[in-house]
Amino acid sequence: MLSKSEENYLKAIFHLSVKAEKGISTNAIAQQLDTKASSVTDMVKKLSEKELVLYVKYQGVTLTDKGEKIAANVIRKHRLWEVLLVQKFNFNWDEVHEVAEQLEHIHSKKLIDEMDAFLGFPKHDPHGDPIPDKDGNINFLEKSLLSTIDVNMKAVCVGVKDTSSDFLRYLDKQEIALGKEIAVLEKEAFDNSMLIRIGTNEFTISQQIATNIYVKNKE
Amino acid sequence: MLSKSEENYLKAIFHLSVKAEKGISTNAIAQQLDTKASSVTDMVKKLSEKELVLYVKYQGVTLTDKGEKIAANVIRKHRLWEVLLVQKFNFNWDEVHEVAEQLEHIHSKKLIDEMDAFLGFPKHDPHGDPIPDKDGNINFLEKSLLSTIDVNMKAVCVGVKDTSSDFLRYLDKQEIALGKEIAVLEKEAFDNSMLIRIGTNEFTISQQIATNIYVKNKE
DNA sequence: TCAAATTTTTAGACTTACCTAAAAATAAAT
DNA sequence: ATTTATTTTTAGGTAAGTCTAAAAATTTGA
Repeated sequence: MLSKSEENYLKAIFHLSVKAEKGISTNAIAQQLDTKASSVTDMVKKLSEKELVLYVKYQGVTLTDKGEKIAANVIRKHRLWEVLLVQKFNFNWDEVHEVAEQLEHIHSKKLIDEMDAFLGFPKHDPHGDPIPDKDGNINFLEKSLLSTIDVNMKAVCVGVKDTSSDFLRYLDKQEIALGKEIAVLEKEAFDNSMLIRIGTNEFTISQQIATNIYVKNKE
Repeated sequence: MLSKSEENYLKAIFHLSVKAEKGISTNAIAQQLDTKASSVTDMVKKLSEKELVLYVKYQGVTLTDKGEKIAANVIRKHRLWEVLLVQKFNFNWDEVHEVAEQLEHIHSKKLIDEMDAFLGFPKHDPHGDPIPDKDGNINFLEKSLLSTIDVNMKAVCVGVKDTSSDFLRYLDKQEIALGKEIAVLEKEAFDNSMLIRIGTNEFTISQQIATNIYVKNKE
């Protein structure tokens, strides 16, 4: 059974691997986990001995199949717990992360399977991120940033990039939520702000907002 | 915030204090936690510095009010999680302990308050043990061992002493459960076995069984 | 009561997961 | 192509929580 720390390293490497081609650098992992590069080197050696990562000195790390499966399972647990907290325990989507960080390390296969069923086998967490299945398969759906949508086009909100409380509470205030249709009415070339319509509400959002909302094109 | 280990020590001392008058001995704690006396001495010193226990060398420990409140809160969490597992997640009462041992160390006041409400503010866990309230008050209900009930008297099952899987599964098999009425029909002086009736079922139980079931007298 | 048995504490060591500071390797730039 | 800058690793150290073995205190009992 892996320690909480080992699981957190695998999870971090998993997340960093989504966008990266080559091996993940020691520094990148250190930044992700808010720790020092030397600590990462130590841990990566240990994970390598356990055959959870491939590690060549000075050349970064890659998850093995075994490591990837464990990482996906930790993420599965994290996201299922988030769904439980929001749907059954009245948590807001900006309150779930910290608790889910703890809950994701509870070891009980039965617990997570039963919870999955209890929640009706959800496919996404409250932020729109896909929940890996029992075997660690994850469904990366195609999504674009709202900022890339052309004027006069419509799109549906499917996720968020930034998950900070400040940002999520801003979205709540503007009534931007998963599944909502967003129409792009105007784009301002000067600062890349855009005028959008959600339902009957029309308002302007900054580029910073638009680059943190994931959408799926209509049709 | 206390570590998992510190919380476990406080919980162990709390449980041992229920029956003890004097301070709890180092050895008793070591046995309860399956560790060594020397480790207990170390930890007890630390808890003493934090003013969670009173400790005098060679004379055992006692919880302070602060320590007792924390211990009761850990037990509260443990028992609420047990209720959730049994009532919502299809766990049997012999399967909950190990997972609850992990879950009791999750830190989130909101989580436990919401869960309490979600479960309808239960007063007892699946084994009949009382759940402490938010302030750490615990309702020790008066209960007797089934073995002490006189012939021709009736009593209601309110708890179990032994919580091993073997014992709990035996109870399931015999359909002995919390809230069931048990009539004592005969007692055998030779081996202290008793003939009992539950519903329409009549059968004999050994003294060992009878001294591990808590009951409340009818009336 | 005072020696023997038991309990408890101390002393020193180990593991995990960190850290800092310095050395080594790699990458960038003139 | 070297020098410079950056990244990564090594070396050595710390804190929490555990252990074993030996010393000290307490309890038991003849």
